[in-house]
Amino acid sequence: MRIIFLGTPDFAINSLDALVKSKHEVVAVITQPDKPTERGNKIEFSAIKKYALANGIPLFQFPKISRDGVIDIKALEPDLMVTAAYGQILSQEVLSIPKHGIINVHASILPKYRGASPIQTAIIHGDLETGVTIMKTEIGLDTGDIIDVVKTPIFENETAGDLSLRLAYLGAELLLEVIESIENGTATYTKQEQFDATITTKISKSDAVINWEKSSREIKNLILGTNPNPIARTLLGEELVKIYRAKIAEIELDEESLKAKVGTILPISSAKKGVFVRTSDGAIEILEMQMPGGKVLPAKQILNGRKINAGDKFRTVIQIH
RNA sequence: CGCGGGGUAGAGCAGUUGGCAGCUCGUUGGGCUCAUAACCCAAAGGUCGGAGGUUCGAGUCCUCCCCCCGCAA
Repeated sequence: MRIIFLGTPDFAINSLDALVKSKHEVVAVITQPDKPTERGNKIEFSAIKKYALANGIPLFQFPKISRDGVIDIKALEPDLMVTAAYGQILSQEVLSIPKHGIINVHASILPKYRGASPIQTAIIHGDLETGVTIMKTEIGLDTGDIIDVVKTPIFENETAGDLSLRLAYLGAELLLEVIESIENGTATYTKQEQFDATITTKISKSDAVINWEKSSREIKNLILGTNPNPIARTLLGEELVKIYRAKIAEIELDEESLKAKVGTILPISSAKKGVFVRTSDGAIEILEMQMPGGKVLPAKQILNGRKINAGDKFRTVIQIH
């Protein structure tokens, strides 16, 4: 089939790659316009754009696809269009162009976690299972009829980045099966149960501020779910400290530690043993963190430099700035 | 030329008003121990990001360049 692929970040790469290597013909790739990024005024291409350029696939970047893209898309005469974390809403006019319609690869078990941050939200909520759904793309936000789903467990110490890689791979496999079924006419379409639906929005930096009053598990989930973006954060004095990775501490709290207030770096913390922080119901061990101006480091290394010390206290704040 | 922080031993950091370059971890060797990622002793390991300048003397002061990080967009 003649397929147009619409996607932007890394998550979409596996799906695009699977299509390119399949018997189908990817006649064009559509991705979000380049955005200035980083600290300079450089522009960085999206993961999908880099792939398209490297593989010589025709590339389009429409500021607003429903307004700017219709003519070009029609001219390509696609049989099918596939979206995977594209980032723009499609109008009915666009939706009706391809013969077999448009399907979307979404990283959750729909109708749970529609929207922008299904992977992060699943981890932050402490879900034990998630998956990838492939469904019809409709006007509504991830509301289309479900064609197929693949499920997978969420591991105890898995970050959103880790999980995203796995889901991208599973999604790509499922995508090929679904396209096969569409081609054969064996695909089935199941309506989503509206009352089960939940919507996720983009996780902001203020969402990623750690509240040490919460349980070890909740804090660990926030840290893992916000890695690699936007990264859990807390304040030490006036300094912004980012925490990349942590686990529930496997230690017995002594009397002194039990008395410590939440957010306190426990006295047993050392460059050899690790960094332990008091929470409302125990402690978490910080595995990777980053001080202002510094690189991301194993937490033990931070104690070597003595920028933080056992006994220091992270602030529980509702919001930073 | 958006704003700011930073480059010192393998890693993380300190280095006061310019005056013999230090700390923690790691590494190596030895000791202790039933044993150990624990503890004790010792050793190795530096062109202080690069170039130029000021000075009797620069990690430290001045100029330019390179690289890393954070924040805003």
